[in-house]
Amino acid sequence: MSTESNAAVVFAALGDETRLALVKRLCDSGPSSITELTEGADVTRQAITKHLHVLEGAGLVRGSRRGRTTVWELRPKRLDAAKRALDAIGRDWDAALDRLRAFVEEDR
Amino acid sequence: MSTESNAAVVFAALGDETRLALVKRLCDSGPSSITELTEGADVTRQAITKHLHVLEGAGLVRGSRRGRTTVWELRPKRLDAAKRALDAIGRDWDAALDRLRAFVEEDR
DNA sequence: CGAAGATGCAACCAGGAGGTTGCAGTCCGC
DNA sequence: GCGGACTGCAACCTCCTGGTTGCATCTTCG
Repeated sequence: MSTESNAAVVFAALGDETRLALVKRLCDSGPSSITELTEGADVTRQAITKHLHVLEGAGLVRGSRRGRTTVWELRPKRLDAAKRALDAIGRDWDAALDRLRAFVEEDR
Repeated sequence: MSTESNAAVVFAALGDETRLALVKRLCDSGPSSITELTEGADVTRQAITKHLHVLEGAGLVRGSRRGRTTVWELRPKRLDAAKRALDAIGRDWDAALDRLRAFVEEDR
């Protein structure tokens, strides 16, 4: 709960090809083990593990041990919060664009 | 045009407190010079310059020399493209959540 | 129990990111 | 023309990040 609420942390977590691919993979395939997630990736299992921990630090995924495997899955609430943060920024940008547009209109 | 279209690059560019603050600042204050953007920040002008270049590399801002100052501003088209990319990911997540929800419903 | 499967942990490494400092270059205004 | 204002460039430094390797740990199953 420390850094999870920070937008920059979420963006930073998504700002990596491998992690973005992991998120997409978890979207498509649902909860998966590390070895499953490693298959197809061009990096080591350990690298995948580290990336998962980064995503976990941003609150985007969560891993839970089940037997001898650890199953990783997306976190709905966190994902939604992140999406709303993105939308908020999008709205800010839109507002800025509107202001710029109005400024240009008025200027000519 | 090389790396600009990449979503990870955009996220990475936004995944830094200082740069996020710069974007917000450019939203609020509109086009600004480097010295203006440096005021209030707790880092050097050079650091700000570097961050601006990173944002520029992601296609989010653009700087143009005007007299002895360089004015930096947001790039509408790029901003919109980035927003659409974010929305797309949001939709993917929503779809995943729906699937998960359906799975849970069906499971009980 | 014993071996194979699936992870976790720790040490280590190269490279890049974020920051600073110093100095050169370009413009504006007096 | 000159000094000050505003940047650009480049060298450096430190720390974090992405990756790897080797080994220990814990489960499952025959």
